[in-house]
Amino acid sequence: MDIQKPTESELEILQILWQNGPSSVRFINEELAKHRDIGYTTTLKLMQIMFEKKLLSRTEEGRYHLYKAEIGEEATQINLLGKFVDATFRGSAMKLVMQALGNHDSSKEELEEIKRLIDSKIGS
Amino acid sequence: MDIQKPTESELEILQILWQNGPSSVRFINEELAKHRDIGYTTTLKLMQIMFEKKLLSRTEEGRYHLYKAEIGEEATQINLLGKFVDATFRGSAMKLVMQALGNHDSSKEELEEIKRLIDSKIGS
DNA sequence: TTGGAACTACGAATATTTTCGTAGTATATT
DNA sequence: AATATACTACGAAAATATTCGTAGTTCCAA
Repeated sequence: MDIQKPTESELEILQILWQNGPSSVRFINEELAKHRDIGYTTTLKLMQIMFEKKLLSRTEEGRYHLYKAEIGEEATQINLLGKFVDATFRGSAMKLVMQALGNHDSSKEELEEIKRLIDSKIGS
Repeated sequence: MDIQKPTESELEILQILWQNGPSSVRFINEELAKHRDIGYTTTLKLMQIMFEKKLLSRTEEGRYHLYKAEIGEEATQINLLGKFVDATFRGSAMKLVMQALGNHDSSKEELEEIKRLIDSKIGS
């Protein structure tokens, strides 16, 4: 059983759940609708499929369901990052890091933080 | 006309072209077949579709075609990286970098190189 | 207690991506 | 020239992902 990769739509839903904790379909749909056109039943169907796939669990709360992410944010990020590095940077995490640092602005504080992480890895 | 995101299969083909320069369908197919089962006509069809989408160009070389990547490796990486950071790390390139550094082994030399890049960005 | 609002379930339509069978054409071999 | 070989073109099947209509249920308000 290998870890199953969420689709793009599924990842959007997971992000909202990670951010807000267990939520109703209604709430997720409203969040998604902020960024794009999407019908309630579309969101519902996506979440039902994710439930079948065990990406989500749910509990009955009165007359509706509360859905909860069953996979962790960090574990998912690590999983997706690995695949992305392989597919896009032929496995070179270095190259990816250089690109990311080169093309996104980061604050001085953030950069210092990365330096500290690197130093702790180098050990010297 | 926004930049069009290659599918996973398309990215595999682009990688081979970036690595080896203009190639025949036969060659690409052999490279793909090293990693997974794939028929010649499947590869051909993918490349024909990519040609239609202008991801590839081609020239007649005798009785076969030579295909060439029409989008650059680095431009594509930057494009995909941006989308990936948004979708997976909610736009936080920092978080991605930290994850990448934390979960992939990098040599001391590579880490030093990143430090130099950071220093050049900090400026001080 | 009737009607509307807010849900869920289900199934199907649509879109996208991946796969490959078949046929046609050109080249090389015997 | 006939046959085998190596391509390309085309169209359609299969697999996957996305979208939504419709119907049924429960709850709440008038």
